Parts: sequence; C-alpha cells; structure tokens
Amino acid sequence: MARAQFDKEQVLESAANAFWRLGYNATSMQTVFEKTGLKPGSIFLAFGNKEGLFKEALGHNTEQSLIKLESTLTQYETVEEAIRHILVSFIEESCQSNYCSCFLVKSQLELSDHQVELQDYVSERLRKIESLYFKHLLKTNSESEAQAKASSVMLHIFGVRVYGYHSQSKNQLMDALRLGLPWLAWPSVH
Amino acid sequence: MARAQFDKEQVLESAANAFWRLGYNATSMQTVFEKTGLKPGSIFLAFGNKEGLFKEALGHNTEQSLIKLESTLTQYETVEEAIRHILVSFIEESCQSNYCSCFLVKSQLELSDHQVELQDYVSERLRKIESLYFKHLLKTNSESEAQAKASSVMLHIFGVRVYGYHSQSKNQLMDALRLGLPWLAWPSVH
DNA sequence: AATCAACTTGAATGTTCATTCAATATTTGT
DNA sequence: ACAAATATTGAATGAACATTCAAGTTGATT
Repeated sequence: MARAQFDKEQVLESAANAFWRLGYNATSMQTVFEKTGLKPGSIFLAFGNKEGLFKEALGHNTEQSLIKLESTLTQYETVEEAIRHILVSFIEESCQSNYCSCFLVKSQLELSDHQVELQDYVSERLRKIESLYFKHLLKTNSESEAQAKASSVMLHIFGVRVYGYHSQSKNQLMDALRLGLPWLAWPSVH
Repeated sequence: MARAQFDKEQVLESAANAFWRLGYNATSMQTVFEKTGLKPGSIFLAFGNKEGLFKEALGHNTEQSLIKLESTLTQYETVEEAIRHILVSFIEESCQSNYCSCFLVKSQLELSDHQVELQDYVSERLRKIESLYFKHLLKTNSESEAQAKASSVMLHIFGVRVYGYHSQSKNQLMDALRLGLPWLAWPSVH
C-alpha cells in the first residue's frame, strides 16, 4: 500500500492561502491545482471535494492561529499587555499593501445559507478564540467582567479586520482602540 | 423610441438583495434573471455587465441607507441616544433567522484585488457613513474627540455585523457595547 | 399609417467550473 | 519477487457561467 507522496500540510497551507485571499467562491479548483502542483485526482481523493478541502484548510489554519494566540497571551506580564500587542499587530497587518483581513472573518461573511455546515464550522472556531481570551481574562476579572471584556475584544478585532481596508487608517484605529478599550491600560502618548 | 419597460429601481433592489444574501461571486446572472423576471439582453443593455449591475445595486442600496441614517441621527434628543438606537437595532437584526450582516461590509470583505474599482467604491461609501457620524458628533465634541468617537462607533458597528452571526449573542453584544461605548450614556439596567 | 430609434427576447456562444475514472505508477506486506 | 493496496495521472464530462446578437416588438414622432 502506497502512502501519500505529497506533503498534506503544505497543500493545506497553499489552499488556505488561496481561499483566504480570493474567498471560497472565487477560488477555483484549477487555482488549487496550480498552487499545489497536484492533479485533480489526487486532491479529490485526499479531500473529497472543494468543501472538504476548504474545511481542512480552514481547520489547519485556525489551529495554528489558536496555538500562536495561546502563546502570545502567556508571554507578556499581563493579559492586558498581551491583548494590546495583538491588536497593534493587527493594525500593522492592515497597513500592508496586500492586506486581506482575516480568513475566519472573511469566511464567516462569505458563506451563505447554502453552506450551513461550513458556516457552523467557522462560528465554532471564532467562539474558540473568544473563549481563549475569556479564559485568560478570568485570571484578573470576575466571570461577568471577563465575559464582557472578551466580547468587547472580539468586537474590536472584528472591527479592525474590516476597518483595516481603509487606507491611512492607522492613527484613527489606534485612537478608537484607546477609546473603546480603556481597561487595556494603554501607555500614554507623549 | 420605446422607453424602458421595467422599473429600474425595483430591479436594483432585487439584484441588491441577491448580491447581499449570496455575495457577488455566488450570485449568478441566472439568479438575477429569475429574481427580476428580465431576460439577459435587457439586463446587459441597461447595466453593461455583472460588475456594472453590482455597482448600481450597491450604490442604490447605500444611498437609501445614508438617507435613513441621516434621518435617524436627527430624530432623537441627542446624537448619543440616536447612535444607541442604531446599534440596538443592528443587534436585533442579528437575532433574525435570515440574518445576513451588512451589504457594504460583506462586499468589502469579499471583493479581491481583481476588482479594485469595486473595492474602492465600497470603501468610499463606508467612509461616507463614518463622516456622517463624525458630522453629528461634532455638535457636542471637539474635532479630535468626534473623530475618535466616530471611528469607535464604526469599529463597533463592524464588530456587531460579524459577531451577529453567533447565535444567542444578544446579551453579550449589549454588555460589550456598554463596555466599549460608555460615553453613549446607556440607561442603567435595574 | 409609416418610420425609426429604443427596448425586449431567448437561443446560442465559448469559457470555466467541479468532479470522475480508467489507466498507470508506486509502495508495502508476504 | 510477487501480490495487494494505495496514489497519481490527466483527459474527459456535463453543468453552469457571463455575455452576445439577430430577430422581433414597442411607442413616440412625422
């Protein structure tokens, strides 16, 4: 019995990259064949169909994001400082010329009622992210405070992911985050 | 010379509805023909191509939104009260079973580098909305305060448009808005 | 009632789409 | 070395796609 000869992880990353950049509907399997160098048969044998490939690509991508997030949330003195750094890095991402929002957020908005399974899959991953913030905020907050703050952080992240498309938005975004998330103890500007 | 026999406004509304619900790429012209009852030739003569139809549909939709927004922002005692009502109505929208975020936000995230003209068109409309909030906030705020508050409101609106997909999110959203927009003077819950 | 530009019609076009499958190649167990 | 199991290949398939256009219809103007 012959084993897979292509690196599944590498294929998932190429596919995720295409789906992220172009969106689910605008990414043709043809594009995937080109980006991965694989032939139709191989892809369809390994992933079933386009939805299956998308689901695995998104899952793989999100898993990595969650690992990175967990690591970031513990590597600073306080959770607040960590969250500040995360938000600032999102703003900086949005200043790059090839800015493309966030794979999960884009997918959440693009998928329609015809793909309920994928929609639920995306929602579940976004909820996982929020519960990670919640878990860490619980260390220094009551349950209800932590929940409200976690939701507020998610709201601001979503906001940045959309607002980021406006060019020249860096300063406006920073001011808005300072105003909306005062409990993050932003260093004063002098 | 025979005049157009279909109601252009009605066609644009049907088209906008489809584009909004399904997204630009997942909406086929076939769908548009069915929803409007028109034949290919009529649509293509009137709007040039799919992009042209999309642009006009989005433009028409946004124009109506701007009119409604302007009206809402002036019909309450204070701007703050008006914004509160707008945000609450967005949350209530998100509780409906057929919730579908916001046409502009969805379009902003779906369109890719291959449709720069449409992208810019969407960005411009979103900026118009922000400047409307800014204009009204200027009445009771300094320029820099008004700008930060307008950006913060946009951030929260974008957030609600994404967060709204989570079921059972109404209370979490309300708490997060109270936390992130304290200057809106929310009535206390008792 | 004749004219003619503007509009509508809908079958036809050529392209691109996701997916299939018979043939071929490769790896592993015996 | 052979057999069995599994991967890869890539041309082929049929459906769906955006768009075109020649022929027909409409209604205001002459």
